[in-house]
Amino acid sequence: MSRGSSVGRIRARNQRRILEAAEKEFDRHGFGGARMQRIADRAGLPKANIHYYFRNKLALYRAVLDGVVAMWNEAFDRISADDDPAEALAAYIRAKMDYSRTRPAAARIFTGEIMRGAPHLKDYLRGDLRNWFGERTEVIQHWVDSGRMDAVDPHHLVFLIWSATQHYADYDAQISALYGKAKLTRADYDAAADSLVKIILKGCGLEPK
Amino acid sequence: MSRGSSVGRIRARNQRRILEAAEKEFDRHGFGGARMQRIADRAGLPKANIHYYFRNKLALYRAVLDGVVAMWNEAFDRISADDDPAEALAAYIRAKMDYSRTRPAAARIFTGEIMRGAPHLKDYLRGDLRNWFGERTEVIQHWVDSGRMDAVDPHHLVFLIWSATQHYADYDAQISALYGKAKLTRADYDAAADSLVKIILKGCGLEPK
DNA sequence: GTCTATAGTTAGATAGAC
DNA sequence: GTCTATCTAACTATAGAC
Repeated sequence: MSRGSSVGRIRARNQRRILEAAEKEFDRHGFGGARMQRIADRAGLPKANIHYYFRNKLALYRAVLDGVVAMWNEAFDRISADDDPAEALAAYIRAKMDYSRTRPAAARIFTGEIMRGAPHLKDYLRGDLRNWFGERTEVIQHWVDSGRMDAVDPHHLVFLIWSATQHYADYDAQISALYGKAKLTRADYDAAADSLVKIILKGCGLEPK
Repeated sequence: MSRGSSVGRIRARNQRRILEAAEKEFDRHGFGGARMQRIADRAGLPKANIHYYFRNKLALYRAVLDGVVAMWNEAFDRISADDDPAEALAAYIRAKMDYSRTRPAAARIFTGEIMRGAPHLKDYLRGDLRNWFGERTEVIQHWVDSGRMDAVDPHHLVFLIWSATQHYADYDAQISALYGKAKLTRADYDAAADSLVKIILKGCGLEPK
């Protein structure tokens, strides 16, 4: 083997730096507005190196998107039929809000891709996500049918949770402007999550947890 | 006067065509990904004419954005203290949902601008929108204080309504993929609005209207 | 007011020395 | 594996005839 471990380490480190820089750039400017030069500058590497590690701009974008989707899938491993509805929904709302707080750039890149018609996420939406969506809305329907919560439409309930939590990442700039502060604090996000849990759970006929 | 009425009519018609084409293009590709040539093709005019009516790409984008903001302001003229809380909130939710259904491209352009940090909407956010936000959240607070609804945080309630309704425009592609249909119907939007009204009003301790 | 032709610039991508 | 220099394509913008 000609690849020593130190070489692999450099490769791993550079790839990570490039992906981090690319996430910021794609978040801030979108795919069309992103500049390979700025990504290189931010990563502290010459532009040609970006092309050494990633064939072209699209390949780099897809690599960033893969990371975002991996994060998304992680957040989805929740809500099972045995759970208490109020506890499960509250935990899911708080988990999604945590992503908006800790990974806002990744969350916005996902929204941006969907808004453009999801040209690079069609398979994901029709595959993994659709399976997850079908299974979890069935669980909610089961809760409804067994009288453990009000008869709300499970699909729209999931959309409500997704949109309300995602909003704090996507509309960060608007919320900050309305609050007259440069950045939201941890306490702001916690208060937002508390409000959402309170309204949504009660709206489904559940006791807040 | 050297400008006859027919000349003004051509100008108005061409500007309208360009703005319509530009809205579609900026929606689909974002500012950075938008191409003046495609806008010209869609408008049925030679590219040079686009530059005749709009100095440059940014000026065209801002003209599109102005139209979007005008639409937004219109939707804001609702909710006053004398209103019945349940009726006012339900009407506002349905009005916002109507915008997501009838002007999805405009709605997405607004989200896209906010997501990039709102570089061209800073004044609007800190001016008109902030005033509106302050006044209307005061109305909601008044409803809370007079015991007409539960003690929910008015700010987060407004964000919830904004995000939940906006979602059906921004995430149109995802929702369609999950439903396995190419396009949402009028009935889909009505069902979505009904679900939102039901959950949000009950979540605020109000009787559905 | 319209449109063809093109100028001027930028950015993605690569060749080739180290 | 790294980096400078450069190629090539694409795009915004404009000049100037009609």
